[in-house]
Amino acid sequence: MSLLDPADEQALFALLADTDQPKVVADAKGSWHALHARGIALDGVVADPSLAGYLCRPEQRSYDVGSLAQRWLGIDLEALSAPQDDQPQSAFDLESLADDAPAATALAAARRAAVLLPLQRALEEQMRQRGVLDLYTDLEMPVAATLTGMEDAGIAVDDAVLAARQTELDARVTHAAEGAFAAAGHELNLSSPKQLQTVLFDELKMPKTRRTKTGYTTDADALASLYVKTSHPFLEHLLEHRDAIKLRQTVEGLRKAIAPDGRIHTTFQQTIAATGRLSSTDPNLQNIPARTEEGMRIREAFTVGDGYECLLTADYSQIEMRIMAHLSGDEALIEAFRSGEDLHRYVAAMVHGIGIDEVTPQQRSHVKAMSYGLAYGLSTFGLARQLGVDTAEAAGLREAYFARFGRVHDYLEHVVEQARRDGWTQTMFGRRRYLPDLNSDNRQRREMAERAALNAPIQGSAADIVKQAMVDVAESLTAAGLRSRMLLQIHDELLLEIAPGEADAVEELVRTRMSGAATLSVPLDVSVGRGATWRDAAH
DNA sequence: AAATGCACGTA
DNA sequence: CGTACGTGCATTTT
Repeated sequence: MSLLDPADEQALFALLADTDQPKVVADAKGSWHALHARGIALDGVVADPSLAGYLCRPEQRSYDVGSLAQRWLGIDLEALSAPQDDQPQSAFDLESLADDAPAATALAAARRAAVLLPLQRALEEQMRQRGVLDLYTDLEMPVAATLTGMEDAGIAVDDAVLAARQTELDARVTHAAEGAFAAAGHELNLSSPKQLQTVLFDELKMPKTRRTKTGYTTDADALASLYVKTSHPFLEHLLEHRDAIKLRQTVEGLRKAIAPDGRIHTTFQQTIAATGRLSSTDPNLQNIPARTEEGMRIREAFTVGDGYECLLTADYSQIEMRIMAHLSGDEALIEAFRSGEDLHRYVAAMVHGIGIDEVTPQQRSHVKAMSYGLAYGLSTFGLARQLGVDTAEAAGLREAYFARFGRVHDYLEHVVEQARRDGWTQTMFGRRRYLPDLNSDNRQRREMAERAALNAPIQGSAADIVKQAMVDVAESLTAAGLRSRMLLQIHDELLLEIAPGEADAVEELVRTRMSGAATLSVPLDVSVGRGATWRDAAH
C-alpha cells in the first residue's frame, strides 16, 4: 500500500527540489530549524511551536513525525517500519543513510518522508481552525530563519579567561571540601543529598528541614537557615562547595563547547517551552551566571569576535509587568509606568498611601517581590516565606496592593476562569496554551495548572514581542546593509555583535525595533549597553 | 543504559 | 505552598 497518492508524490518532489524555500520540520529530536540551517529542504511544514501539548498526545511534548502521523493521520509508522539497527534518526538524516543501506531502512525513511505532506495539510488546517496560522507563517517561520543565523554565527569565547576561572574554582572546591570533611569528622560525597542527610540530621543532630519525596531537603535556603540556628562550620563549607562546584561545571561545560572557530554555537529550541519562549541547549547560553560577581567573571569570557567592534546588549525593562499593566488595563499601574518614576518605589508609595520620597528600601523591595510574584501566582504563604515575614503581614501587603491595583487582581482571576471554560489561554499574538489540568480532581495538579494559566499569557506575550523584535531587527539590519548581527536571545534580552563603525546606527535601530515590536498602553522601554565582553556590555 | 530526583543557573 | 527552562550528579530501576 502506498501512503502517497500520485498528486502528493509530485508535490513532495517539488518541495524537495525547492531549496530556496525555507522549510521547517519537526525531526526525531524535536529540532525544527536544524534542517533549514544546513540548507537541506527535504521536508514539509509539519508542526507549530504554539501547538505544544495538543498536536501530540497531551502527555507528550515532542513533535516526532511518528506520533504526529499517528494522531493526525491515524498512521502507525512504527508498525510499518521493520526494526533496523541502522535506522536513521529521521527520514532526513541523509548522512546516516549509507549508499548500501538495506532496502528496509530506505523504505522506512521513505515512509516517514511520505507522511509529511499529508501531515502538513492536516496540521495547517488545525492551525487555521485555532487561529494561529498567521502566528506560524508570519512570526515563527521568520524566527526560525533568524535563529539559524544566530546559531551559525556563534559567540566568541576567550578560553584563557575560562581556564583561569577554572583554576581558581578548582582551588575553591578543594579547599571547601577539606573544610567540610574536617567539620564533619570524616570524608563524604558532598554532592550526594543522601549522604548529606546522614551527616546533617543523624550525626550532627540538626533540626529536620522541609520534606522531599526521598527525605529532607538540603537546598541552599535550608542550609542557610540551619546555619542561622546552629552556626555549624560544616554548613559554611558545604555552601561554599556547592557554589564553587556549580560554577566550575558551568566553566568546564563552556570550554568543552568551544568549536574550532573559537566560538560557541548553541542550539535554540523553538518547540519546547509551552509558553512560546525559546530555550537553548548544547550548551545552554540562557543560564550563564549573572547575579553574582563570580558569575559575572564568567561572562567576561564571552567576547567580541575578530573583525567586530564590540558586543551590544539590549533588554526590555520590566516587560512582564508592563504586559500585566496592558492586559489588565489597570489605570494605576499604567500611570505608574507612564510617570517615569522608579516603578517599584512608585507602586510602594501607592500601596502604602505615602509620598514617593517616604518609601523605605524595605517597603520597595517587599512591593517589588509582590509585583513579580503576581505573574507566577505566588501565594500569601509563599510571599511570607520569601520576605521572611509572617503570613498576616504578607496577607496585609497583598490586600493593600490589590486595593490600589484592583484591575490586576480581576484580570488574573479572569484569565484562569476563562482558561477553565475554554481549555486554553491566549497571548497577545494569539498563541495558545492548553491546560487540561484546570479541571483535574487532584488539587495539587489543578492549582499548578491555575498558576500556569495566569502566567502563560504574560510570559507568552513577552515571548511573542521579543520574537517579533528579533524578526524586525534582523530585517532592518539587512535592509540597512549593516554587517552587525544578532548572536543570542536571553528571553527579554538580545545580544548583538557590532561591526566596525556601526554601533550608533545599530543601537538606534535596535531601540526602535524593540520598543516598536508591539503597541501597548504603556511604553516598552529598552536599555542598551556596549562593551568588549558580555559583562561590560550588560550595563 | 535509562529513568528519576535533587539541586541550581537564567529570565 | 512561584512561572518557564537545561544540565550535572547521585541514585534507582530496567
